[in-house]
Amino acid sequence: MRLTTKGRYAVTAMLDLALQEGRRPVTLQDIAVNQEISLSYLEQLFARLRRNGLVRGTRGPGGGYRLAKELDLISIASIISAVDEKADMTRCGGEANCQDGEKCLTHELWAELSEKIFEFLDGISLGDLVRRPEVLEVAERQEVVRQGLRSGRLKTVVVEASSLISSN
Amino acid sequence: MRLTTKGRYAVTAMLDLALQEGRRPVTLQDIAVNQEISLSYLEQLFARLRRNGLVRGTRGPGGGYRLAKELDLISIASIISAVDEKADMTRCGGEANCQDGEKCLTHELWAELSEKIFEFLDGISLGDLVRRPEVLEVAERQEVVRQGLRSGRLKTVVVEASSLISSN
DNA sequence: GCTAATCCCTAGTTTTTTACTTGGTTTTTG
DNA sequence: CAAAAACCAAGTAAAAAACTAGGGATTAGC
Repeated sequence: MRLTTKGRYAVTAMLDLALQEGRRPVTLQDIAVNQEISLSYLEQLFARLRRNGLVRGTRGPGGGYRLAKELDLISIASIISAVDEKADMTRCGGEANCQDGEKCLTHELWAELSEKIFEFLDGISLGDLVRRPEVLEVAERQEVVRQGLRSGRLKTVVVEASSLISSN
Repeated sequence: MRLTTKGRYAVTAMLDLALQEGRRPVTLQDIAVNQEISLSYLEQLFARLRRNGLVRGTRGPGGGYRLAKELDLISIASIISAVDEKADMTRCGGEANCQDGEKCLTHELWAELSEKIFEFLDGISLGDLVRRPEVLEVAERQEVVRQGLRSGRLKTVVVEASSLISSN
């Protein structure tokens, strides 16, 4: 799970779409002006979002992009991975051919952390962001996640937490 | 809060230090070999970690780096921001001069999300990662691994160790 | 005091990624 | 048919990541 300006472009663009839901589709031209980013670069990003089933485009005048799913079914993580899409991150791939034990151990720890970050961002949907008051609550729930990390029973707790988050 | 391979290098390197706490300082040479990264690049990363008060270096033979604070006082966020250190991320800085209301809104939403990510990573310390029950056991075995390295029965031990880690 | 190991700097270069440019084609509305 | 939009592809420019080369400055051990 990387997190760069590219991902930011994608997320803010998706937020743009989210804020217009129900009205007519948003053109890339509009977003390009909004984000001060080149149209063609946006097209490239949206090509990936489309291939990942996150947006739907309609051509012709009055056309543009719409979200392909409900607000709550689109997680921040899914947006970011859509535009990143390669990101090995751990050179040794995870359960690698690492010679040294030490090396393997740090890699493993990183992989776990990385997974936690993913789960965190996967637990936040566009809907959560657009309906702000709730976002604050989400932050509060993170306490639960942290405790989980310390006590070592992460997975369960995180899943618990993220279902809480997205379930309304 | 950006999150790139640079940050990963920093975090894994710090984990390396964390796993050796109490023993003699870790040399950058060691880490460079472990992470398969150039020594001089590591030096540059550590210069920033040092300037940010996260590590302390001692020169001369037998020298190396040690953590400058307790495990629990070093958050993942602090490590990542130390090596990134610039990262405006939002072009308009936050409470910007954005002309359009829409634009400002998405930027603000992003800023909020970004803040949440930071808080999440700020809530996780090196200690949290290292002191996970499984990790402790593995760390103890490191001695064994080193002996194994000399005696040639390395692979077995490593496999043992990593299955322990992932078994939860 | 010499030597080697280590941290510590600085100024580059190469490589990779990001972002943009250009120049299209296709679909659709009016 | 004309214009507005999505779609596509090949290349270029700019920025960031990662490395290289060359040196100090400290310090432990001989």
